[in-house]
Parts: sequence; C-alpha cells; structure tokens
Amino acid sequence: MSGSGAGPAGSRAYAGIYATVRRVPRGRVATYGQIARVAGLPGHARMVGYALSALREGSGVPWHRVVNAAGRISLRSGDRPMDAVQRFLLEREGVCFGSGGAIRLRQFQWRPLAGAGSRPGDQTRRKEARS
DNA sequence: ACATTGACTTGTT
DNA sequence: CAACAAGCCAATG
Repeated sequence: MSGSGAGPAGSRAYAGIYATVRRVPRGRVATYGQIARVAGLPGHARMVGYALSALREGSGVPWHRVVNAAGRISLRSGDRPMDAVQRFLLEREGVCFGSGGAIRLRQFQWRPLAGAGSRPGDQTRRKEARS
C-alpha cells in the first residue's frame, strides 16, 4: 500500500478484481478476461492474474475458480502441484474437466448476468458490436 | 529511469 | 483447427 491515503490506482483496481472473483458462485468458473471486464478493466486480463498472484491464504478470494480462456489452469509454470490442487478444489465443487484437464467452459463458465435472459439453447456469446 | 517478465486475451496467418 | 504475433498494465531487477 502506498502509505498515502490515496494509493495508486492499482490498489483500487485490485479491490474490484477481488470483489468480482468473490462474486463467482460455487461450482462455476470464470476467465481472467471476464473478471477484468466485470471488474471494470476491459482488456486487462493480465492484471487480474497479477492481482491474484499477490493473494494469500485466508484472503477469502476463490482464486481457484479463475482460469484462463482455454479452460485450463494457468498458475505460473514450475508450480505444477498447485495446478493439481486447484483442479481438485474445482472438482470438489462439481466442476467437470475434459480430456487433458480442460474445463468445459461451455457448461461451467460463470455468467454475471445470471437470471436475466439465461436461455438454454441460446449459447451465443456476447459479441457486442464493435466499431 | 530503462528493460524484462508475468496466474492473459484476441485476431490474423 | 493450430500456431504466431501484438497489445495491455504493473512490479521487479
């Protein structure tokens, strides 16, 4: 923290990231880009991972529910045991993995707008019109 | 103050 | 469908 009352913008953004991750319901997973987008940082998926890297045990943030767009765990390379732990935690919450250890995002990716318009059959991804 | 790396995503080849 | 490259911001050396 930066001592001064108004710390760097980063700290504030991190809070939003943590809050968003906390909103992920149990048995569901979200991607870094999605978290960043809901947190108000569109395109800053990398920072989400960086923020999570600063997390510690007991922070109360379900970091294990956050995976990359490939539906695979992205923990820093080298710490493979951690990957197994995350996979175990997710499976314990009811998340199913496909061959190779990839999660079926089609079925488990968290939907921030749950309830309003969640229509089965319409799997169209929000691809908003972009210029 | 500059260069490098990092729990990523998306578009193009 | 798979591989490559560019883009983004922050922390560390």
